[in-house]
Amino acid sequence: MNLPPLTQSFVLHFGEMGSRWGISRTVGQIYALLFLAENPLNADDITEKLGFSRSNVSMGLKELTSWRLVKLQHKPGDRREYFSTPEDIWEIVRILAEERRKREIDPTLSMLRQALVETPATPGERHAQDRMAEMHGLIELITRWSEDIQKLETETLIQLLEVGSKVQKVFEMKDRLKVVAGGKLRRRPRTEGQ
Amino acid sequence: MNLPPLTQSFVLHFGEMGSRWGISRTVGQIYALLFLAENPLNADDITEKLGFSRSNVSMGLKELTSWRLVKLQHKPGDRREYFSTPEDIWEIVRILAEERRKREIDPTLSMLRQALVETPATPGERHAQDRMAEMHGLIELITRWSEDIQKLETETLIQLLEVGSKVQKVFEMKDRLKVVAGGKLRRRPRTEGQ
DNA sequence: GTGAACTTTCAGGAATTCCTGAAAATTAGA
DNA sequence: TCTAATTTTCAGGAATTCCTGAAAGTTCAC
Repeated sequence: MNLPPLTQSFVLHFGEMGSRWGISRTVGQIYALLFLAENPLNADDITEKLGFSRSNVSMGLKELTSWRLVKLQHKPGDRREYFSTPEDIWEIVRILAEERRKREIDPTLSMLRQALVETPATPGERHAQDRMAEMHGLIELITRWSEDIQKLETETLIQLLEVGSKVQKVFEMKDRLKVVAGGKLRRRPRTEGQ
Repeated sequence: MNLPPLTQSFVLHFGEMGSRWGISRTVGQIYALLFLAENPLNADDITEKLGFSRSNVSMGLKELTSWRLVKLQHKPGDRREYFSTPEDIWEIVRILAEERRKREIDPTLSMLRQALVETPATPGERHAQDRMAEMHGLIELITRWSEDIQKLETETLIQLLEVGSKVQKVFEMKDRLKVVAGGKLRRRPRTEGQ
């Protein structure tokens, strides 16, 4: 491995993290390297810097591409393929959320839905089905929320996260408002506040 | 494997999911089984239902316990140990978030902080450090937010998720308010809205 | 259409992780 | 303290995943 020290510790760390998660250590390292790189890198650059085989790098890039975590580009007058990660780190979060939903959440939801339409044969199965219904509701709620807020502008999203649970106070207040300047808020049926 | 059909497909699914994530297939299955069970189960119950070795079950339960995902209890007049998952599914989400923070996020943040206090030797390292700073900021923001909202009552949390990005509208409105009934909102310096 | 530059595929060896059975350890009651 | 019930440990075989080198495939310039 042929890297400056700061880069190296980051790359090694994400290699380990990657393997705790679904991806292999080398794929994690490739991604980490690209994330830090000032300019797009080609497969040989990566091979040379990380010190594993060319074919492994090729497979790794293929996997990262399938996750849409790296994008491919070309330099004029150079036949080689160059890879980079999105500049905007929030874009990375969005992509990760989408891909994970597609690969893990959606299949889980459809398994649960399938189970929920079956007729339970015993009280035990009935209870199991109730638990699955709870889980289905929870996952749907979280995914809907996540899809919903992903549509916000990055700046708006950051603001929203920054206020965190305090936003709840504003929200509670909503129903107590008598006068609203601007009036952009659409009237909605009053929900039972906690 | 000796399970009613509904339970079985759930258990198998979570076995597979588990192995995509950091835990082994059998640990995933044990958890899934406990999640659906009407009553706490002992290790022999689990061995019999899932059909793998007693020692594997023991190790699996140990791992799940270390994640605080199952809890141990005793039945009067029975020496064996019984295991169950929390009734409240939101409690499970809270525990998972905490444990993952402890095991993955915190070490990552401290690696990043370490890197951020070093003096970069080259422009490349300088850029790498900037990227790490971005990542550090993002992770901190998300974890803070997550810790913050985890403190809410379950009911309140659900409400908040249900309104999703629409809460932003109320939030934007805040700065335009002239009259507030109740006046619970503390004045804060006006931030640049999106 | 040929050849050089570059990329991908894939069989199989290396490394890792998983799982088991046997044995050791723990626990509670007598 | 002894014994039987129960749980835990752990060495090593089984299964899986990872990684490599060699070969095949692709692409572009000429």
